[in-house]
Amino acid sequence: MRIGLSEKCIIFVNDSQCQKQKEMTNISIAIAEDQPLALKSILKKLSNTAGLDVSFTAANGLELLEKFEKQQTNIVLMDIEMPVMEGITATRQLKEKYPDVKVLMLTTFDDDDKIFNAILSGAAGYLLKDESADMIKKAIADIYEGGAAMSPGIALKALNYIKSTPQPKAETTSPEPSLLSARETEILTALKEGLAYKQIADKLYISEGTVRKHIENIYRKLQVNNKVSAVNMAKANKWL
Amino acid sequence: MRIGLSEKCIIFVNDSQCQKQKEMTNISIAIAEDQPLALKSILKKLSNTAGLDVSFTAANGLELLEKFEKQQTNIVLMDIEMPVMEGITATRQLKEKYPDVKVLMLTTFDDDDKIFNAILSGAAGYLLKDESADMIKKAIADIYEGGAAMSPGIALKALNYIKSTPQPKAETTSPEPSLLSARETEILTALKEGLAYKQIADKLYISEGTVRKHIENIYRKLQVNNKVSAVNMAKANKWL
DNA sequence: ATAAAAATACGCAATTCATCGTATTGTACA
DNA sequence: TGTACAATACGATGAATTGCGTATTTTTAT
Repeated sequence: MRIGLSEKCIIFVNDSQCQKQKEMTNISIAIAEDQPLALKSILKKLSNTAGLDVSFTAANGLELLEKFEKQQTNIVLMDIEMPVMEGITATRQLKEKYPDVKVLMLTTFDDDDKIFNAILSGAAGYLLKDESADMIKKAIADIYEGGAAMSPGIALKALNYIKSTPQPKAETTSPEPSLLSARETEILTALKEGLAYKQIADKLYISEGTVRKHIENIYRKLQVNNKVSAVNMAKANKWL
Repeated sequence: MRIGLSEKCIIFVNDSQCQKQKEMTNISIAIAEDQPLALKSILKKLSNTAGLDVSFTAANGLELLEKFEKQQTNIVLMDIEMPVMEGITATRQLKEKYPDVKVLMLTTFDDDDKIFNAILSGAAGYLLKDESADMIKKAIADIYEGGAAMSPGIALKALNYIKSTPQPKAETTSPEPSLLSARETEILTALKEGLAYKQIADKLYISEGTVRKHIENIYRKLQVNNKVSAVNMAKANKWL
């Protein structure tokens, strides 16, 4: 695959196609990665790429902070799992002192907690290490230009997080009459109590089948597929 | 599930490199776009691409919904700004009826409200129309495989949104040291998210059987017998 | 060093849940 | 006066959950 955004081509093309942009300075990169093999793999992916300069590497977060003092770079590729000082702490401290540096987290894990801590620490991107060389280069280009980059699976988690977050809609003029019908809200209220279908049926004097159908409709409307998620969604939207 | 890189190549390569995967079914695509020129541009970007089939196009959201009834597709590329029915409403209705369809918003605007409304409506991606053909194709492949895709600028907004969201970081050490062990609390936290046993097992790198046993122990300690009640009990006791 | 607790793991049986149908009745709205 | 929607109800089926038993390894505390 070839990534072909013309204005970015100096980053990806190492030959003749972009002569007129020769004067652009390279993007400088620092890498923090404790595992020699993984480091080698990253370096290989970035090698032979015009427009990118790997300034130095470090084997842990502390070492990176020290070296960065002496030689600052545009971008830092940061592993999360490192001895002495792991990547999230290092990122937080780095961004505190150098707010403009862009940090791209590069890790083998897509654990939710790590992702969100990385985001909170100020990382501009979060990629899985097994991304292709082109994807990593594009991510570097994107965050250098002020954007952000995420692996598809990470992006999905981010979207789901936003969806599940109670919206701080200050100007929410619409009371949003809760897609749900009155009966469905009753059912959901019962679900919230931890009741089973049969118990809800007895409580509302309807059949279990009807309870089931109502819950199907609730799931469809709320885009969920289990009780706990339905209750969460309803609570997030203040429908309960 | 993880789809190997090799299987993706048919999406990006339009010639000879992937003969052995000819039998893979194509990804079917529907496009909703009212401006003829923009539609033409998108079609051009997707043309000559093995693995992708544009099943039909529609000039507004309503038309898309109607056509989709007759011919369902894997992916829908959706413009936001359309007459009769705009893309976000159409997406919400489409996802309500067909929860599995993946919608990729493709628009010229990166207005915050539109982005977040698009996310809330269930879109799996949000790209600016001026993205390269390769980027669009990659986004289609990514969301087809269950991930999400965002233009770098959109991704940045998403990250900033998450950062600006009040984190439920309660480091107030519980005065009541919770009958539950640390591991059990982890399990319960996962339960709270609405995850199934299998998902929790994957997340914590343990077997489903172990998850089951932990949950049994939690139920016993909290004197409950289902997920919703367990979550309620834990919340009531401020253990989560 | 040893006992207790926690974490790991599996099997089996019964129950519950989730998803797909289909169908009838009443009500509201245009 | 239809048409849409809400509410009711049931069947089938496969997936997921729950309850109970057993058992090994690891960690923690005495």
